[in-house]
Amino acid sequence: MSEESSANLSTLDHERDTLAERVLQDVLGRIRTGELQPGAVLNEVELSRRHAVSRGPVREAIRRLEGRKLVINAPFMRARIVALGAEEIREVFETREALEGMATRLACERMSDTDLARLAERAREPAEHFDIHTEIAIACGNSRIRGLLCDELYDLLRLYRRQSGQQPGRRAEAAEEHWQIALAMEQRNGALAESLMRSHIRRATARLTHTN
Amino acid sequence: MSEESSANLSTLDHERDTLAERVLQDVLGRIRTGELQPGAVLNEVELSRRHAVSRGPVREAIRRLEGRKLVINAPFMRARIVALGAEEIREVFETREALEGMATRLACERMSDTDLARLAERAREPAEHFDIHTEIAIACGNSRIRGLLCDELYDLLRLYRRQSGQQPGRRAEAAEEHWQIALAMEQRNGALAESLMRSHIRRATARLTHTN
DNA sequence: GGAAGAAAGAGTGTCAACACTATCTGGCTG
DNA sequence: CAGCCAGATAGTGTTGACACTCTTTCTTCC
Repeated sequence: MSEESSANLSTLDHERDTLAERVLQDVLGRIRTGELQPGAVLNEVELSRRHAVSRGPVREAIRRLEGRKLVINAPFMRARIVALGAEEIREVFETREALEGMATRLACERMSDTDLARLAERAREPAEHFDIHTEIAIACGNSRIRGLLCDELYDLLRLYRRQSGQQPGRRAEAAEEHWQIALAMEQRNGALAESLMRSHIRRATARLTHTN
Repeated sequence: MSEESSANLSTLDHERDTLAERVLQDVLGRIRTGELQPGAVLNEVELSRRHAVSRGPVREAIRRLEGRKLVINAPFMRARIVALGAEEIREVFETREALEGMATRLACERMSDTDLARLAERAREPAEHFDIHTEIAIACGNSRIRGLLCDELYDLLRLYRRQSGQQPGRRAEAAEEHWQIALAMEQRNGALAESLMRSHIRRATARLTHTN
């Protein structure tokens, strides 16, 4: 009767061979590279020409992006990449604080000793593309939280990190905070790890709203 | 240039006069009344006949429901109302714990004295359709968290509350916990209120997984 | 010259038909 | 009789054309 968990909710399902999926991945990619900036218009006809495809699949792709809240679309208006105001960015950070805090606690309870040790090691000497936030989201053992963070919030944040680039001092400060979080996790102190992650994110928020 | 905040993310926008919207509201309503149970298939042709509409709008409505994670849909498979396994229900409750905890803290900081007093009063003598969780989600001042709770998680939970109905003793117990939460909020003790809300939800989770 | 209004242009919403895929049915084989 | 392989059927993916709405531009009037 009930078959094999079914729901994927996964982050990396590039393999649905449908035209709508191809268009979606293209637009997502162009959002991530910064080619499509906040407020950019998604013209259905232009997109369908670009992919040599009719407007049906294009519309489906846009609806899916709308579901991820990366695109905003009212009835006869043109669809646009979402453009967040200061208030809305604050909201994203508050949501992130709640979800990443929980993800940190869950990962702390569920990761294996060896995985935790490896995480701490990489947090101490961060490589080029190491991102502890993504690592924790993936390791938290909750596909819903992982999906919300990786498929909705992180893409949104990337849109704005580009333009309100990091202050020079903040980078080292953040690395230090990351290391403390990993340390608390390694010691299996979930409550502390969650608390550290939440204040870490709150500090980033303060930096962002301060500069404005 | 930048026009009036734009993004709504709102809970009650029934007023977009498009056919896809009408179909979406119908399916949503039938999910909420329980006419559509978990696992039920959404046949595009049947839905289009039902609304005297072509399949285009029906497909759009289904994509939007997919975005809310109320419907699951793989390429040539039929779309179905999502059917959560025990693991996935646990994930929903963990997500809810994170988001409602934060919502409680934010509402505690942002609600007016009079609104807090009224909330506490209604929590002490709960009326028929009073739901403190919804009230807090609406009052938290974060439209993203409110949307995640009201538009995604609560609909999902309603699907399952029906079949795994409440134990008799739990109802009074929950009311007591609700009242304590409202009390902490009235005293502007955000950390306590958040903590109480989180353990309140964790207790509900324990009840759910115990009975299974 | 500037503002209100009408007509043209661009863009989205909807439709019905066609193409492709999964599922069901029935017959065959072992 | 169970299992498997075709053909038939139901259902989804895609398309191009038409209908409706918003935007822009041009005209008109003050």
